[in-house]
Amino acid sequence: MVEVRTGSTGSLDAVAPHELAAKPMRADAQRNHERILQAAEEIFALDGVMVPIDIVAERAGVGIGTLYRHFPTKESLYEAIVLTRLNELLRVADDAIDDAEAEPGAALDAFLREFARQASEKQDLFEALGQAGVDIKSRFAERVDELMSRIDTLRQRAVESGAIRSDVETSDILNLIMGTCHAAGHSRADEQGLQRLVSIVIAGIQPTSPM
Amino acid sequence: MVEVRTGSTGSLDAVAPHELAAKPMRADAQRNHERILQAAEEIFALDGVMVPIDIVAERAGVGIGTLYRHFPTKESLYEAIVLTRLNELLRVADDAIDDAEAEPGAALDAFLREFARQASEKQDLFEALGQAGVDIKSRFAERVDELMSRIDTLRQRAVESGAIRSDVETSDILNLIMGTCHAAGHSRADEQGLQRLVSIVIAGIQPTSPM
DNA sequence: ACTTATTCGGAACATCAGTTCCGCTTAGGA
DNA sequence: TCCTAAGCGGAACTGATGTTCCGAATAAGT
Repeated sequence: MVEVRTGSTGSLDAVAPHELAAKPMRADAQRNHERILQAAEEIFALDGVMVPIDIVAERAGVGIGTLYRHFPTKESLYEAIVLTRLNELLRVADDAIDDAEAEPGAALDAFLREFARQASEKQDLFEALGQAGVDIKSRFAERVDELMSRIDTLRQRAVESGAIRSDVETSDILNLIMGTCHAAGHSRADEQGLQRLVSIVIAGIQPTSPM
Repeated sequence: MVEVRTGSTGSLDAVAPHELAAKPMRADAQRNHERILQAAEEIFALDGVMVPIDIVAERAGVGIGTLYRHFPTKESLYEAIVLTRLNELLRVADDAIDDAEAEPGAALDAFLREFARQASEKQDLFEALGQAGVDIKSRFAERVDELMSRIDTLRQRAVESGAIRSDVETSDILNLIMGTCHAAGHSRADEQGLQRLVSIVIAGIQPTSPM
């Protein structure tokens, strides 16, 4: 018995789900799908993934049943949101890598700051990344690996140019930035406070300090 | 109608509860009280405060009812454990402050490393500190403030001796160390990896980097 | 306008964690 | 040894959250 899932093709179509479906969604369904995504984006960003699903439905102006029609599981909704965010980060990393003008140290610096800004702004993203290390089977693992490898590229270049020490691993950098976001999120730190912490981390990985 | 609570005097008696009670506890009760505390210490350290209370009871070899007789609330048990740990940290901080031999930079360095070790070893402690910034009404607030002021003393001395920059706030240091512990906890970092991260943070707050 | 496949909405169900209740057991004094 | 207040254990209750189900509502083709 094969279930034909009309509309959403599964749970990987974070973008324009109706445009590639065999049978186009009904107008109201399509509208609701978007509303749910937007509501989830806002709420997950602010409160993290722990928020009850009803809250999302309410904010989207939609019944719970409707939400579940579009996303068969809370996790599937979570995935849709976070994958979008990871893709955004990947784009930022790619831009940093492709920018031939920038010098390696500055490129890494700028990327890390943007990374920190996004991770601290989107609670959900932060949580996803924070647990990526543990939960290998996570649906995000692949994208996170891609992201890591981009960051590693930036790091290597920075090392070669002498901007940062060579004994610092990419995972160290990631951990420190993520940790910084965590701390900044839990105290009432603002954007400025966060960037100050990031500055300290960046200073910490530079070669100057004679140890 | 006044309820007379026999046995536990409330929920602040983290140490030797039976020794100051009006009527001494029955031998089995006293034994169970200690078992529960120890079980909670072990389990909270490993898995954090999210573990179901039944697990603690099971590990203590005690029924749920018994656990609740000794600690009227999950939170009260949590508090008992964390207060003990905070006191331990306070002692470490005091030792660092009182040690007239040590030079200020080294004293701060050593304390931060010990602090990181303990926070990353005891999941519960870490969680308590991590949220201390938010939850002002927390039962821990007072002790955390004390701890903060000790750390501030260490920091000031280090600044005066030129070991660290003067524009770094105590809360920055705390946030960075806590964040580091968080990250180290979520990846499979070992003690050594953690200390490497702490080293980076410490390097980051030193005055050397010309910025 | 009529029809029907699709979608909606939210009551109802399942699960899980914290807490209460109360009959049974037992330490420890008489 | 016997008695009883103190303590024990765990079934049952409470409330929160994820998920299912199905009758009502409706988009869109004829």
